Amino acid sequence: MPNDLPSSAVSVEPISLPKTSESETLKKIRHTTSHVMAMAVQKLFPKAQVTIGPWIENGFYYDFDAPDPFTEKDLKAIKKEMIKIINRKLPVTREEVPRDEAERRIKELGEPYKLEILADLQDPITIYHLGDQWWDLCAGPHLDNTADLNPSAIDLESVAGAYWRGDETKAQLQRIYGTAWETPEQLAEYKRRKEEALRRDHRKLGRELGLFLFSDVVGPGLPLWTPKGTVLRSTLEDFLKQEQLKRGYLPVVTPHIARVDLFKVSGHWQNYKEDMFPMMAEDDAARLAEQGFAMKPMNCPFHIQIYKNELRSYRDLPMRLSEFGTVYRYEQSGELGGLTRVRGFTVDDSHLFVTPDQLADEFMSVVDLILSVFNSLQLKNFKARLSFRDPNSDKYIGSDEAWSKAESAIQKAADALGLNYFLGVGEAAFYGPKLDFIFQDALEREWQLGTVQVDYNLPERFELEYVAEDGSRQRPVMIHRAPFGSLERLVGILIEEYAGDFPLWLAPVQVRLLAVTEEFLPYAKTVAAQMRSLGIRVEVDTSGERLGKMIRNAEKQKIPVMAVIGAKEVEANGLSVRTRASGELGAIAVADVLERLTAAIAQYGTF
RNA sequence: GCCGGUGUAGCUCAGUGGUAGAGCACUCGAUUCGUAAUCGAGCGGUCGUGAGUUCAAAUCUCAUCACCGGCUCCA
Repeated sequence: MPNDLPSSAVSVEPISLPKTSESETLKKIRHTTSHVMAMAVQKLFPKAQVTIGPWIENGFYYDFDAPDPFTEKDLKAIKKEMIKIINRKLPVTREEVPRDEAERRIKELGEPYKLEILADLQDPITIYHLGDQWWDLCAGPHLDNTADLNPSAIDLESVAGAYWRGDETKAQLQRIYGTAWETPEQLAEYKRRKEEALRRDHRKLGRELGLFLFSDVVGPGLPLWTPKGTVLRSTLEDFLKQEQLKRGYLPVVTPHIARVDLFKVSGHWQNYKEDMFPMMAEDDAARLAEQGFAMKPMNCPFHIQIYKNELRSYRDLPMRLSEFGTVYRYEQSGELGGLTRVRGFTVDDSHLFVTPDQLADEFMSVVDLILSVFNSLQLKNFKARLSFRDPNSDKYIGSDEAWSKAESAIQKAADALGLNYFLGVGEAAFYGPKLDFIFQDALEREWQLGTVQVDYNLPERFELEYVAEDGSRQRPVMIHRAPFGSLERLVGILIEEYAGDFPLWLAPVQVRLLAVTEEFLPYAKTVAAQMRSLGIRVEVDTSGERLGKMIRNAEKQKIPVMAVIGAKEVEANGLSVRTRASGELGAIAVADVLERLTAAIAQYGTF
C-alpha cells in the first residue's frame, strides 16, 4: 500500500473500542446519554412523547412519538441542548417505586407509551431522575451525574422511522441514533473505523474492481455481472459443484417460471405471494381465474416434480437433486441494497429426499459440507441460528406434529455436532424450521448465508412417496439446503471479508504481466499464452505506461501476482515476480512460475 | 412499503438565482522508461426525470425515479 503517513509517525497504543455489552462503563454512559438526549428532545419539542431508549452495541437510540419527523438539522440543536444539560451537572438518582405510584406519575406526565411499557415490567419498578427535571422508567445502570459525560465523546448520528414494538401495523416513531464514548479519542477512532468500513463496502469495491453493476433501465435489485464478476461467480459455483459431486448430488435444471397452480400446491401462492412478482396472465379473464404463470421465488416445487416423475424405491434414497437456481422475489423497495438484498438471485439449492431413518445422518453430512465450504472460503465469523416457528403466528403450513418433529430433528443434530447456536423464534420458513448460518458485513449488519431446513410439509402437500423394503408406500422427508445461500449475497460478503483482495484461486485476474518497455510485449504475450493454456487467468498490460504506473494500476485492481518483464527476463527466460501479499520476489524461471501458480491455485493457496 | 438523507462528466467531488468546473479515467501526440502516479493536447454533462415559480433555475417549490442510513421483511 502507498504510505501516505509521514515516516516519522510513531506507533501509538491502539485505541480499543469495546462493545457496550463488554463494558459496564459504556453501558452507563450510553444509558445516561440516551436519557439526556430524551430530556433535550422534550425540552425542544414538548409534544414529543418518549418510548424506549436502550443502548446498542455501538451507541444508543431513543424512539419518540413526535408530531413532525425529526430531520438531520434538528440533531444539531438537540446536541446543543444536551451539552447544556450535561454542563448543569445534574445528579442521576435511582428511585424504586410501587407500581401504582409509577402509574400515577406516568399518567400525570401524559406518556401513553410509558404506561404500556410499565405493564410489561417486572417488580421492582425503578425510575432514574436527571436532577429534578426529568425522569424515565429504566432498569439502569447509570452514571452518577450528567457531568460525568464528555460532550466531545458524544455524537448524534442519524434519524430513522421505527415502528412501535417493531410492528409495521403500529405507530411509526422517530428514532434518533447516537453514540457515546469515554474519551474523544475513542469517538474519533469509532468514526475512523466507520470510514474504513466504507472502503470495504462491496458496492464501492464492486464498481472499482468492475465486478457487477446495476442499471436503472434494467431495474432495482437486479444485478448485472461483468466478465470479471462472472469469473468470481462461476469459480465459486464450480468449487461447490465439485464438492457436491463427491457427495453424490445429482445436478438438475428447471425453468424460471411455472403455472400458478404449482405454487398453490406448494403453498407459496397462499403464504408467499407478497414476495412474488405479479402473475403473468394472457388476459384479464385468465388473471381473474388465476390461470397464469409466476416467476419462481424458490426452487423446491420444481425439484419435487422431478422426484415425482417416477415411482421411487427406498434404494433410490437419499436422492440429492441440486441446481444453481435463479429465483425472483419482489422485495419491498426500501429493503434492497447492493448484492446482499436483491430481487433476482441464484440459490445453490439442493433438495434431499430421504427416508425418516436417513434424516439425522443426511442432515449432519449437509452441515459438514456447509462448514467445510466456509472453511475453504476462510469464513470464520459466523453464528448458527436454529430458526423455529413462532407458535403465535399463522403464517406456516402443516401440522403441529410435523413441526415439532422437524424442530427436534434439527436441534438434535445441532447438539450432536456440538454446534454453538442460538434460537431464533419466528425465523422459520413457512414450510419448515431451519438451521441458518449468519454473517456480518463491513457495517456489522447481519446476513443469512447458508441454510439447512427440515421439511415434512411439502412431501405431504405434494403427496410424495417411495416404496419401502416391505413393499409399502412411505412418505419421504425433505431437506432443503444451500451452503452459500445465494451467490449474490455470498459474493457481497466475500468482497467485504477480503476487502476485495481475493485469494489466488478466486481472483478474477490472477496474474498481470508488465513489460518494462513495449519491445518486450511479444515475450509477455507468449508467456500469457502459456499461462492461459494452463487455465491461469492472466492479462498483459499493453498500456505503454511506465512500470511504476502499471504496478500502481495492478495494485489498485488488487491483482495478486504481477510479473515484470524486461531485458534480463527475456534473456533468462524468466519473470520478475511481485505479489500483492509479499512484494518483490525477484527473478524466477517461467517454468517454475507456471508450476508454482498451478499448484497454488489447485490447493487454494498463495503463490 | 414507512421515516430521514443524497442525485452535477465513466469515477471522486466543487459550484445557493445571472454564459457548467477540477482531478482521475478515456482518446491522440511526445517520451522507451526496472517495482505504487512522465509530459502535453483533446474528448466528455439538456446538472436523475417531469412540471411549476422567475426576465433568468444545477441552485427555489411540487411530483416522480434511483441510491444511501434506519424500520419492517429476507437468501
